[in-house]
Amino acid sequence: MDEQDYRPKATFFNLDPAKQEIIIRAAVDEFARQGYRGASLNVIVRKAGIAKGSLYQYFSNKEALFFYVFSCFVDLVKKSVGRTGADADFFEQLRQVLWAGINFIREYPRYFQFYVRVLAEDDVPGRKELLATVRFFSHEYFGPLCRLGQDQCLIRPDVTPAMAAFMVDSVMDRFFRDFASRFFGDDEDAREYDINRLEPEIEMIIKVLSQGLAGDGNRI
Amino acid sequence: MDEQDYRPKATFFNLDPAKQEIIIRAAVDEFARQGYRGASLNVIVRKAGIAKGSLYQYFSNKEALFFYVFSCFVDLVKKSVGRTGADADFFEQLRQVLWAGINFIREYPRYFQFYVRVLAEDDVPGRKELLATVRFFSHEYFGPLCRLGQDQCLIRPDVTPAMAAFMVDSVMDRFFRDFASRFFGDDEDAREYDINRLEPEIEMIIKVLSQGLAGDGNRI
DNA sequence: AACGTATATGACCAGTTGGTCACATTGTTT
DNA sequence: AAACAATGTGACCAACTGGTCATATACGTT
Repeated sequence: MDEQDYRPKATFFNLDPAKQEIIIRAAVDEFARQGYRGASLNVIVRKAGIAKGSLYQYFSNKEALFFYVFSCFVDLVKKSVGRTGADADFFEQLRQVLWAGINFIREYPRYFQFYVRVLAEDDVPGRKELLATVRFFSHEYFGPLCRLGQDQCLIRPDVTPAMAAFMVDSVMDRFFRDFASRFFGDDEDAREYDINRLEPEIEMIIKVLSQGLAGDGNRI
Repeated sequence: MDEQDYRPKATFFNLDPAKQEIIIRAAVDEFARQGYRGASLNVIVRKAGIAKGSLYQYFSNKEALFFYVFSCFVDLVKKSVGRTGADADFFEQLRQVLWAGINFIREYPRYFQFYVRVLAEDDVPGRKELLATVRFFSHEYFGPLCRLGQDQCLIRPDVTPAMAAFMVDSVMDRFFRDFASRFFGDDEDAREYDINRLEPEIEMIIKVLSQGLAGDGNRI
């Protein structure tokens, strides 16, 4: 009885897909700008051009809308990162993931802002589950990846996979945030950032990471 | 006329210092948990055990209270990091800053949470100025520090100081966040984390960073 | 005791929030 | 055309927000 259903109602999926997207775009935009608590359903329905009552025909409450937006984000991430080849070596995979992240942010800046904003809040509903979902990256993806690096003798044995994953993850995380902040008004002094400067930066990051993680002569 | 005064009113400083601290503690706690927008003045006055009207005798509005809490945070940081010696070499200074951060979080976990939470919001008043204040670390502190590293030939010349600072800053930032999250309910699966495991972790971080940033034979 | 000033107080305000609901509109089947 | 279900709608609700203000209390000075 009181166990709620957090999926959208059937009414939502009966909608014209274009209208579905208008609503989700409005929601992700508002959640990205204001966070979960700060996001206003009144603003969302105004942005989407629908009545408040209609929104409640599609989602049973704010949480359900939020969870659906998050699931859309996860789908997009999976779609984006799934294209990276899994057969390359450790640092080549790292390069591909870095570029995949950059492309994701350029394609879906609001979704990335949504992700950053929402995971920074600690009173967001189901935060633990959301974090666990996201750490598919850090633990499920980078963990094995770093073990691969060790098998390939690109990471010296006294660096634990957890430590390697930590280093890679923290640098990537910050790199993405810095890059994303240029899409919004955050860093006005670096707005006219040249996209061409990205490649040497990425190469330098990989170089520093590889040399830091590698054993004696294994620099790349 | 309409330029406001964001300092506390004189009434606040006339208060018994113990009472001042009770109020600030309540405020930093609420801001840390809920963010700027989400923080409720009603909750703060209830936590502090004062009347709502009283709060407005001390601060002209929510912003003024927030700015004062932030200034308290900055003072504490300065006091904490000021104790690190500036005469040691690059990686020794790094080690000292890491420990200073850990000690700060152990001493003032709520202040650290406040800092993390508030800088993640992009609609916090005076965000640009706050960010600039905080980047005293990243730019004013780590920039020269990394140049020092290069002068000492601990960082090879093709790694720009900005890149070195970026690596150091991103790893430190993540390290602190991970550590801090154990003070709160975030990471229940790692709550009983052993403080003794910190030292090898820190040494490993420095080792990886130094080898990544160093030239050919300059490993430490 | 009487006065004057500084502080303490909570009822009160307009504005917003997430959420509801009686009703209007639409579309399909008879 | 009539009946029926599905969908759209915005006025409305209690609960909150940051902020105000008349008034009560405390306290030092005469």
